[in-house]
Amino acid sequence: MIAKCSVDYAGRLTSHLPEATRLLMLKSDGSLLVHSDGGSYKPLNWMSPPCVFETEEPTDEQREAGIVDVWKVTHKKTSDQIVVSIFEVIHDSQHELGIDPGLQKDGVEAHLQKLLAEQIDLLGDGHTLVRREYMTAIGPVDILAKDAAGSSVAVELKRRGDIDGVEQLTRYLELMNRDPLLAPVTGIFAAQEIKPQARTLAEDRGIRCLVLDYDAMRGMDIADGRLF
Amino acid sequence: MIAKCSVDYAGRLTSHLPEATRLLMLKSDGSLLVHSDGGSYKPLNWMSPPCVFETEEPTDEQREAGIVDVWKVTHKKTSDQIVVSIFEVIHDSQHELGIDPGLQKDGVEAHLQKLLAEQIDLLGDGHTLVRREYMTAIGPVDILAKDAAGSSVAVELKRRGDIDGVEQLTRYLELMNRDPLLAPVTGIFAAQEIKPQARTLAEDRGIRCLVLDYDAMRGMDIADGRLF
DNA sequence: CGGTACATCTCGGCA
DNA sequence: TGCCGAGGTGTACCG
Repeated sequence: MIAKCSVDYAGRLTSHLPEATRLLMLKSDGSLLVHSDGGSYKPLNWMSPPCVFETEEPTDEQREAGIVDVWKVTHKKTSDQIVVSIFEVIHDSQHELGIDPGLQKDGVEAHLQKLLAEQIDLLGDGHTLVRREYMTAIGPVDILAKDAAGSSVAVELKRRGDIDGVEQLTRYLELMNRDPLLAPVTGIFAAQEIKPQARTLAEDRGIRCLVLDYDAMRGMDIADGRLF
Repeated sequence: MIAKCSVDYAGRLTSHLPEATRLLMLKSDGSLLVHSDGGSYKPLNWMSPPCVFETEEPTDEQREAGIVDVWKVTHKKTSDQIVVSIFEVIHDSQHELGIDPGLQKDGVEAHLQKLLAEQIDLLGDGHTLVRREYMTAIGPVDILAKDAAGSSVAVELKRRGDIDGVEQLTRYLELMNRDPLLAPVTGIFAAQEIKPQARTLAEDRGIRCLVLDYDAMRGMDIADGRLF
């Protein structure tokens, strides 16, 4: 629906949208999206499922203000509520879409991790894989390996190497180096792209940075597949 | 537009949506959203502005497969691309919405910070406010205060206290304790809710944790307003 | 414009 | 179910 409306939300925060023309999308699960003609994919206001959709008759006061319809959408669990006051309906249509077959993805961190585990010598000559998703008390290290000398190497993998990833790896290293069976553990911060600030922080902490070429690694993977 | 379509995205990752009926929203800035009838506010696929929208004539091969139109949306900077192959148009309409007056919010971190600054004794008896958003070389500390003894206290404020917030405060404390005019600086990690892992990490580093009751603080604020 | 921190984040995975 | 990490995150703010 395209309609002139104002919107009030009360829940984790309260917000108000003054009267303007907007797109209202009501999905079959009762959820509601309020979009403006611009911005990105995030609606101005919304209610996520599971939620209940109700319409109300406008009060005399509301009718006097020009409101022809009131929508009330309430979340089933949190009881967050969104109220849409409709001043004028410009366009209205509804359609049966059916269930969606869903999205097929490729190229996420999981794939990068698999490729790096297969091509572990990218870490340096003589490196061997111990295991992927090596569990520690504070979470899994992406890859645990050993260098040519047999010392432990912890690898944190990101698509984009940011300062957060360095902090994460630092916490792992701190913990692992307290374990006499593992220590000394060195760190490698590997990503398709490493931000200068992240690189600086990492190197300052003695963590090696490694930039990965996803296309080349995938090419290697395909080539390997053909070799065997 | 409601249409039977398949969608291919190639950019930071590659993805494919098989043929199904979906809602296509094309905004005036050229951006595109592909929604299914369910899920939350996030589209199945999208292209954020700034981007260019083009239509293409289907090739003979595509026409044979039942494709009547091809949309190509390309990001102006990253050259990410989304291709929509349209098999059947079920509904099509367009509307001029005009610019949106925008959202008015209340109840976010900024408000919490204002309330805590006003009710600074929540940090403990005898605490006094130095200033909000105290600037350091690596960013602003949410609140800088002094305790009853006159020592500096840095407060990091979150709605939800997570491990990241503790890291953030730790970086600030490390820096500020190098400044002889400020040192010694102690830390308080304040949030409406503090995750157990974050609490453990904070207390391990000598950072005090403080759980805030937003409703009570707002109540105090209103009461104060009425008293004076 | 780049970097940082927040978000009614959403979403998926795994304990 | 809850917690935790990743995201094609988006968005505001500040340098």
